[in-house]
Amino acid sequence: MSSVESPVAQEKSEPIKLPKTSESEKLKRIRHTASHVMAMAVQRLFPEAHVTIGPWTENGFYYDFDKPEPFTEEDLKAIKKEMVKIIKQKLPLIREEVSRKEAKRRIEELQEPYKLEILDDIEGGPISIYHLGEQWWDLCAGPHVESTGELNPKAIEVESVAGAYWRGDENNPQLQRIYGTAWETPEQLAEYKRRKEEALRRDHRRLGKELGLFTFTDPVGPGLPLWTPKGTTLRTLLEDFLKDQQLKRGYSPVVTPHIGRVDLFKTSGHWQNYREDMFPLMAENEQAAAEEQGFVLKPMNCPFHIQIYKNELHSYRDLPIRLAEFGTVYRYEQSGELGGLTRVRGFTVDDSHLFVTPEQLDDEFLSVVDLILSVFQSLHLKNFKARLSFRDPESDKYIGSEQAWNKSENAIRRAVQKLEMDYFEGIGEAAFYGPKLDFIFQDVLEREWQLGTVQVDYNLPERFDLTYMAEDGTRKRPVMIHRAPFGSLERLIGILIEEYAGDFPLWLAPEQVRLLPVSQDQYDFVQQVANQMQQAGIRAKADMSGERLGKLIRNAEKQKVPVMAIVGAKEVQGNSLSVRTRASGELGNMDVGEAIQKLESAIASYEEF
RNA sequence: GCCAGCGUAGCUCAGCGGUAGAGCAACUCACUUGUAAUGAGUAGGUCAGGGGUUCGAGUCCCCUCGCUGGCUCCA
Repeated sequence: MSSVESPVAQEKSEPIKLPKTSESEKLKRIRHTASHVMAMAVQRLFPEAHVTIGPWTENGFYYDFDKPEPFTEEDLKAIKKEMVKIIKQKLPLIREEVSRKEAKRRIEELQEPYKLEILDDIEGGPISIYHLGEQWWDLCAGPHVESTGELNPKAIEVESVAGAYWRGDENNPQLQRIYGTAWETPEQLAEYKRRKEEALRRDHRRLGKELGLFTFTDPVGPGLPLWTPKGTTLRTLLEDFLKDQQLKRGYSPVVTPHIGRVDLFKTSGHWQNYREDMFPLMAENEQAAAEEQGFVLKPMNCPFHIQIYKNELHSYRDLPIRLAEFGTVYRYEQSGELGGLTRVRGFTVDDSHLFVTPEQLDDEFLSVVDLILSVFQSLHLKNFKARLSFRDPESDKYIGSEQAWNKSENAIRRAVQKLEMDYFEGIGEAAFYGPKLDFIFQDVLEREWQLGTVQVDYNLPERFDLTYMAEDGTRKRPVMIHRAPFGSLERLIGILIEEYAGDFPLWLAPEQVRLLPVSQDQYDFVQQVANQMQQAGIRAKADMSGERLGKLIRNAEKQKVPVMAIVGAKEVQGNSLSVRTRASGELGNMDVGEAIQKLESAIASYEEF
């Protein structure tokens, strides 16, 4: 075993704190300056490269360039070298304020079209520019460090290149973005790199493979996960868990097909507003294709649940009606967006649609949020943010009236204020039919993913002409709440794998107990105990691979089985087990009956053994 | 979809113009084992797919598919 893996070596060093840029004025200056030093280096090496923008990020910085030839790995190394030169020259950063006219004149002199655009966007004056020595300057609000010499070349890294559209608009030219990172000390940089590697170790794609939970194959297609027996066990457990919660809260289960007529989605507005995210139309013949008739794979479950609602007349006494389904949907995500389980083309939503009277809306909304939060708590998910996803008033991609949208958005606001939740607003993040309250999680690469969601919808009830009989004998319009605590099983499992680093809590572990015989003499006994445990509903397996005990333990540990029960001659003699857990090692001997009882109660109460 | 990188045995990877390799896993045999790897042997690959350059192509070029990072877009 190498010393790197030795836990002793790791414990020795004090954990180094890594501040986020937003929390450190000093890092803001360092990273902002580093990005400008990089831009200067790039223009020294590649005079044809145009500069654009170069902000800091939470862990580093980037700068976007317009350059005809792509940057290569060698280019990045050369850029880093050039940056070191600039740092060693200890160039002063001098702020200069000039008039808009003067700024324009100077930018035109340099022939930097993007800078000119930026200048046009800056409101008011005067315009600040920063000089790095006498050779190079950039339009910039600052702040910066005083001299490039304040940067530590050993605490800076030029990391990667990527394409990025000018101003984030895919209709604009694509620029080349160089990502880098910069820290106060080389130790911080080393720690940052160590953490990145550590994070990769819990990547759900890697662990999913190692633990045999799911797979993707070429013949099946991209973004279409195949669930193995172990992964399916995990899925089923999560489904059962939520079904149980929903049963207790008055939900009614439904099942709907994976495809439906395209007309259904024309009525809902999906075909008009969501078509590019849908798999193509299945037309039965050429005429049908010409008339745009046929079937589509469903990208959402709502229109189906609406049909079930419409199947009978409803009295106000029936409401709220809560139709729930683990509904598998298919969305034609752009190829470049697919990745692991967090973004796939076929996935199962723990979907429910609540049909409520306007008076019931607030209470129902709150009880949905309560369900979601309690689910997260049970799964020990703490690292999430709540986002109010509202429409972008500038955009025309939404259906329904201004009034309906305002009502929905206000309902969501009232709810989060009543719950005193921390939240932020995401403008332009709404669904096309209504605003949402979303719960956002991060993966190991710190990318953000939406899991749970609640949406208030006045639009689809209108489109499908949904009604109920009110107390006064008139037909009234219900309000719909779309909600999914998990979001999707696929994404949830992806995030869970990473949160737990593969160490699922006992109740969720696909394999809960592995029985390890010291020699073949104990095979009958371990098999019998395994059967006994299975009878008690415990997912137990006897390992009769014939390897030595050390190897059996190692294999069980690698598979992250929470409980190991070792059986030698002594144990057979005394009808006992030598229990060892993944978490705390050897627990000593225990009677078989006692062990089963303890396991059962730990599993039932979502606790560890 | 766009930009860039990468596809070699089930997994992790070496080989980078001259007869396809290693470790782990699998299988067989021996050992009958007490808390993170027993030993020996066997089998396993149209080097993602297709086309081209070459006397000769995992190796160089082109196309397609897939994966990864980023952009855009979303559970």
